[in-house]
Amino acid sequence: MTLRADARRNRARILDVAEKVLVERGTTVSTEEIARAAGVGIGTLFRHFPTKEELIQGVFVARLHRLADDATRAAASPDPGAAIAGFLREAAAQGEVKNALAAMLTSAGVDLHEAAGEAQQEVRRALGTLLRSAQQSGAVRRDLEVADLIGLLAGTSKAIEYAGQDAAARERIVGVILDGLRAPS
Amino acid sequence: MTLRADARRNRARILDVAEKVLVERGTTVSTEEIARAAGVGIGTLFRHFPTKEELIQGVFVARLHRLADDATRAAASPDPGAAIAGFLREAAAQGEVKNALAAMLTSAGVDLHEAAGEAQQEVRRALGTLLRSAQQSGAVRRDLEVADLIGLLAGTSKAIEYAGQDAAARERIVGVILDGLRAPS
Amino acid sequence: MTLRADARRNRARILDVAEKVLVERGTTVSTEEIARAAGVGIGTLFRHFPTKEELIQGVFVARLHRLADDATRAAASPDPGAAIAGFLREAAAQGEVKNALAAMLTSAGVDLHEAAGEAQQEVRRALGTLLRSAQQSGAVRRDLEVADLIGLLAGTSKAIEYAGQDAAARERIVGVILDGLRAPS
Amino acid sequence: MTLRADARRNRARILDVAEKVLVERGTTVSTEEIARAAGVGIGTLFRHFPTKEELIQGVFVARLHRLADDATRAAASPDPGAAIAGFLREAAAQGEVKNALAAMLTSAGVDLHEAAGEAQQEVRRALGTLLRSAQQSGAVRRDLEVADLIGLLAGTSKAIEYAGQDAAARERIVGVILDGLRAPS
DNA sequence: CATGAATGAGTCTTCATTCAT
DNA sequence: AATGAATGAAGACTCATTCAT
Repeated sequence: MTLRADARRNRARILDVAEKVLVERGTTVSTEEIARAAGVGIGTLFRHFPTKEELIQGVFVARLHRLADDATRAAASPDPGAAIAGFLREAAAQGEVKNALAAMLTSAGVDLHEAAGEAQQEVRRALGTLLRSAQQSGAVRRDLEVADLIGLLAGTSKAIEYAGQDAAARERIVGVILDGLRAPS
Repeated sequence: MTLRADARRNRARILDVAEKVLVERGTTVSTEEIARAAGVGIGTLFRHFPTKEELIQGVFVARLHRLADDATRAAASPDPGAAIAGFLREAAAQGEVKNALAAMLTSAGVDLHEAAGEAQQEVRRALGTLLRSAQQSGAVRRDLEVADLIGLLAGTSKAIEYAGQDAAARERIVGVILDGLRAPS
Repeated sequence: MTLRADARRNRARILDVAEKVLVERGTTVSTEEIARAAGVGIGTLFRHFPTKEELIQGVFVARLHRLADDATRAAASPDPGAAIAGFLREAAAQGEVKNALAAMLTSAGVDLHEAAGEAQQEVRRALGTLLRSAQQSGAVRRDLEVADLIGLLAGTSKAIEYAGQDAAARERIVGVILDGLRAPS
Repeated sequence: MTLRADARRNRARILDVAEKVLVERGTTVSTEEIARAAGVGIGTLFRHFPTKEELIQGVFVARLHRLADDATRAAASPDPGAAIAGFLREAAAQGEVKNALAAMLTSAGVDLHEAAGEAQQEVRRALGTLLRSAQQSGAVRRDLEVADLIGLLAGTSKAIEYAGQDAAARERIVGVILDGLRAPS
């Protein structure tokens, strides 16, 4: 039992550290470096994630879960318009990181839809709810679908990468997207 | 001189093929594979690009040049509003590829500003002209800056990746951006 | 701990075999060949010596240590004259090999003083002791310094290379040096 | 004819430059670098010396010829004792370089006796004459043979390498050898 | 004859993965 | 369960040599 707890804690630490290291240095970091940063031997890392790819997927799935949580919370808001705006801003802010991960994964040849599976569905469901209430409140045009929203979220993250630390620029970009989301085509 | 011509042709072919292969399979493809695809020995590849990184930069710079050309052409259009829309659509369409490249480069640790240099400026200048005339014609809100436009272009490309082959979805996404770009009602 | 012992044994074996192979075939032998001769995978070789140069330095330093030991033993002899003669003969005999190593290292662009460091000092100290007692016993002229002795040792090794297996020639050469070392009549 | 002259001049220049470059940087310099230093294309270099090894041999043979000339001149001196001393000093002085070449050759796996052939014999003959007259004049002990002298020359060069720029040390070393050469065993 | 572009075998080195302890 | 030494396939890059111009 005690061992189990240790192991679980190890797994969690590896995931945390791996996310940080992978985002900072790209998918090309060696597993050994990740293990070192996590303070475990490579043997241990490979016991928890039998493959480098599985480790990366693990990191990505954890991130998706957090994203789904955020979306669920936003969907529960009484003002879906403000909620979607806030969510967009927040997601965009942290998106720089998630984006890096997605890019890594794609460039690593990992099939996202395969890998994400369940977590992907979670996100989709939560965002679906959010989208529908925003549309009913008139804050978002009716013809948009969940997939579009997801794409636009990713796109916004990407766009914001170019703004760097310039807060005004970030606002302008988010503003463009929000305006676009509202106006009926 | 004739040899020089041959060499130039070789260089061009390597660049072409490298772009295709790099986009298809990511920066992790071996130089050998690129050489094979280009129909030259690795020696030849390395004679033209002494480093894998230089090859990738070469590919990227070539792409930037093409992008700058497109932007310049768009900027010359009599209807800047339509031009920017068309340009956005086209760039978005091919952007999937350019995007992949940019992602590759970032994840490869290449400093884009360093690498692109002159080509980067070319793009910026051309897009600047396009943006200004679009703003004067009232098709684009006045507060946007070139950097914002670049970011939004990249973002649109990214967003469109999620639409896949669904033409309607692509249109919806481009529609959102175009509406957002217009002056805020 | 046991693994550590295994690793240490591996390192020692690599060092031993590398010396043999390097002397026999020059610094240009591939690391792979050395690994094969040592019966380990290249990975193992590079784990112990992260660079070919470090491997060569390791071999050289080991040799210096042995040389220092020999010199120390000779310095302890009651008859320093005979000791220096014997030491000269012995060093000359094995010198063929040490010489090859030194040549290799120089031609490999390794800075001996840098690389050898401590081991170099060891040798110098031991030879210094040997030289001084030989001078006090009148077996060696007083104006010689340690550096001269080292040079003459290396020179003798080199000279003996030309004698090949001819024992008489070897003796003649050693004789010339020994006579020259004696106080000038 | 004019072309022939050009070619001969080219060959000479390549040999000269190659000697300098090879001594400075070791046998591992690329042929291309030698060609560049000589101001010719690699094609030209390979036309004159169809193999890197042949180029190195060429350089070495040229050096042997110069050595043989020196020896012949020394042998013609009226005072063979002084002559051999002077010759030893001079050879030792320039020997640092010749030595480097010999080391290079050995480490390059070139069979000196094979390669040098005729030039080697020339040197041997000239040194033989020098040695015999020195022995007749009583300046050198009678039991020494030409091979021993050659070995001692090489050894002296080597020994002097360790003296570096220290002129006094150089003299001490040459002194030791000269004394050793004289004393009857 | 000179040139330099092309070639590909060979080198050093890294890294995911396994396994004995 | 954790550890880290061992492994070898694979990758980037070099360089002697050839050959078309």
